[in-house]
Amino acid sequence: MPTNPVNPRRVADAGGAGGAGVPTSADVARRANVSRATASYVLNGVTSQKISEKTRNAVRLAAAELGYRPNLAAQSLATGASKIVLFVIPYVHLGELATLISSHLTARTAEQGMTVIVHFEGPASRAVIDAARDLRPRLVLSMFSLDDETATWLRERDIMMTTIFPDTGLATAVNEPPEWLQVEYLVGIGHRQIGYADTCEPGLAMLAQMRHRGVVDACRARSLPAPAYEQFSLDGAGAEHKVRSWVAGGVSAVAAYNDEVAITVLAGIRRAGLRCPEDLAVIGVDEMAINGSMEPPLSSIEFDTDAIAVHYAEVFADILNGRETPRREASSSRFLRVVERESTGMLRRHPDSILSRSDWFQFSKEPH
Amino acid sequence: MPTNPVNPRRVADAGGAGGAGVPTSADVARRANVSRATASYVLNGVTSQKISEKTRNAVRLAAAELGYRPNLAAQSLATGASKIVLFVIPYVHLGELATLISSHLTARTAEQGMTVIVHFEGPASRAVIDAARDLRPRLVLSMFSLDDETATWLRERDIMMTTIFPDTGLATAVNEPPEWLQVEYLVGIGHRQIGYADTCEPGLAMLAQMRHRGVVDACRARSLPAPAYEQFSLDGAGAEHKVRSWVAGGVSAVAAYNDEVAITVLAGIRRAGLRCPEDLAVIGVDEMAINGSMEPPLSSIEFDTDAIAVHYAEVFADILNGRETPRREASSSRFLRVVERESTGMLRRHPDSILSRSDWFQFSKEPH
DNA sequence: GCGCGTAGGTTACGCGCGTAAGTACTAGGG
DNA sequence: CCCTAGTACTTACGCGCGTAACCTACGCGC
Repeated sequence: MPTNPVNPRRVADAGGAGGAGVPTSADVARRANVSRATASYVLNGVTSQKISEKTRNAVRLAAAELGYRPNLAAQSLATGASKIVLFVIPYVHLGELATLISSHLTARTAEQGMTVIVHFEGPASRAVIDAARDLRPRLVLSMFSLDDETATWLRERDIMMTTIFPDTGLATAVNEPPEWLQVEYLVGIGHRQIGYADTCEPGLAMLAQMRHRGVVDACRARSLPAPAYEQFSLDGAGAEHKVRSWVAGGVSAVAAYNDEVAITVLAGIRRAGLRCPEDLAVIGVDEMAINGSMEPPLSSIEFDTDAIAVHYAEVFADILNGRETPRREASSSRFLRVVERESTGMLRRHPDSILSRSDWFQFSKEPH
Repeated sequence: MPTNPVNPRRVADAGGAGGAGVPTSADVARRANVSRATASYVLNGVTSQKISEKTRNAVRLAAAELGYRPNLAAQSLATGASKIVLFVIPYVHLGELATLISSHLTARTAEQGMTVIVHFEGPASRAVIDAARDLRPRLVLSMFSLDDETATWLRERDIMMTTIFPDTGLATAVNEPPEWLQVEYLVGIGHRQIGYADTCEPGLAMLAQMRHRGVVDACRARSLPAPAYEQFSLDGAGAEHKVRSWVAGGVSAVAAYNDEVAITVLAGIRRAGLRCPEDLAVIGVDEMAINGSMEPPLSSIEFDTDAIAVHYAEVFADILNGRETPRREASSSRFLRVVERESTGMLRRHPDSILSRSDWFQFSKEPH
């Protein structure tokens, strides 16, 4: 074994019965009595190269016995594009959504042989290009659409892009968005005049606009009057007044951008001396853990982050295997769920409403 | 220029006035009219190799003009250990803390030439070893102490470890922990009998125990009676009863594990027909955005995540430069801040209390 | 007996980089 | 004039891997 004078990485391992460093494909090849090339072909499942089933098994066995894993850096260097998925998370207040998706995605893509690397954008810098240059991902997954410069840069280098909440088109997972489910649910329990409580965090403007548009569309689809619109700041300033004017205008239920905004609305209702849900029902999005401790307990839309992760893991696998990502059509029924609590009453139900379509959401007063 | 038949990475760039692919150190060397080795020595600031200042400048200029960045994979491959820091985030409910630290850390370490890669542990698997094997980080940063198997594996491979909330020792940033500040603050505004409201999420058990111990120690240090202890589940079950028994036992203020637990306590107070802060004051940890919308608005301890990131970026830089991480002593005064709201009254103050030490925290009814 | 396709491999090369070892050129002492 | 001792570079090699291109036996038709 020719030792490398420059890079004495392979630990001496004197006495250690453990691992003798990290095994390489050369180790696998040696153990299987084949050349490194053969081992490489087998390990990558290359079919253009003829290799007997016997040899293939020998290599696979050796790899398993050694616990071989390809060196990502070397792979990346050799092919020019690794098995890395770069997950870009913007510097905005997204609650636990991004975190949960990341966790599940890491676990699920590991099964597919891909590696997810999460890149958090900083408060000022949006160094996605730098990260992509460092890591050579095969694909970049982002929460929102990337800016033009980044998108162009990635496209020029044949790095694919996917977006969880695209600002256009329907080609991704969450294409029947949560606000739509909010409206359907509120209509289902008898509401006709709906308000939309928006966030006023600047970083969320794009997503918030989409949600608002979604509420407008959903109301139109149900032939309801257009939703009343208000922005709420999370410190609660002005909430009381906005709530009061809504109720005065006949609004009976509010779909909020997320649970935090919904909680602000609840505070406004309390301070206005009104009652929830009798005077104004409220439903949020995100299903925060404390929703059950609100006054009254807050209804919400929950994301099934593991199902989302599974979905994207499949998409990644398609890409990895060269299948041109067959637009696995994914209805959000798999990803969303209504969690019903007192803030929306749990009262009168229309039998012909969406509520009877049990495939769209399960009910549960207590999540889990 | 010898083209690579295997790996036609270098885009043809026909017509594009842009970048001609990603520049390599060879491009830099060519442009500076030196060999690649010379360029490499200059770019890495190697001093053992004599190179004239003139040449050094030429190389640096060329690198700047081309916007050169070393290929992380190649660097990792050549040296056996990259400039990567692996930040491990466990699958537990940590609020936004981990996310915020990650964002700032990404930005701050970029300034130091290191790359932070965030690894989210899955719900079942704790694949830190796999991630480390893939990425060959020079250092692993974790929220909590790593399990023995992982720690051993990393140690064997000379990968350093640092922990944000260590379960032992004081050698890291947040060594004067938030619970201590909670107690000092509550004592400062006149409380003597303190309760500790713990979480009951299993994944947080270790951190929660540390916090509890911290509260006990802080009370002892102030010669107060030992804190009363209760666990709260976030759905609010049983909160009312626990709060009542506290008040009956003379407890006048509660330090909660975090804001979510604190909110549960607030709900319990309301449902018990008691008043906050008159009957029971409450302070949390984390400074969630909605704290201002609680009933009453919730006091909290806020982490300065950017300061934490700056701290660790410095530690990383020390490691990168071979300085044996000189245990930069870091008092948490730099990392924590009390946010005071109605849930702790903002009433009577002892002039000799911690409150007068303005370097420890700033007051603000409204954050930002 | 010879060409020839094919199954089942192996050898050779480069990805971009760090770095040990070698080389050329200059200054200075004998 | 030669022999060191620097100085300022360059050449050569390998990290682990993917893969094109090249070998070698073997069966088969002519």
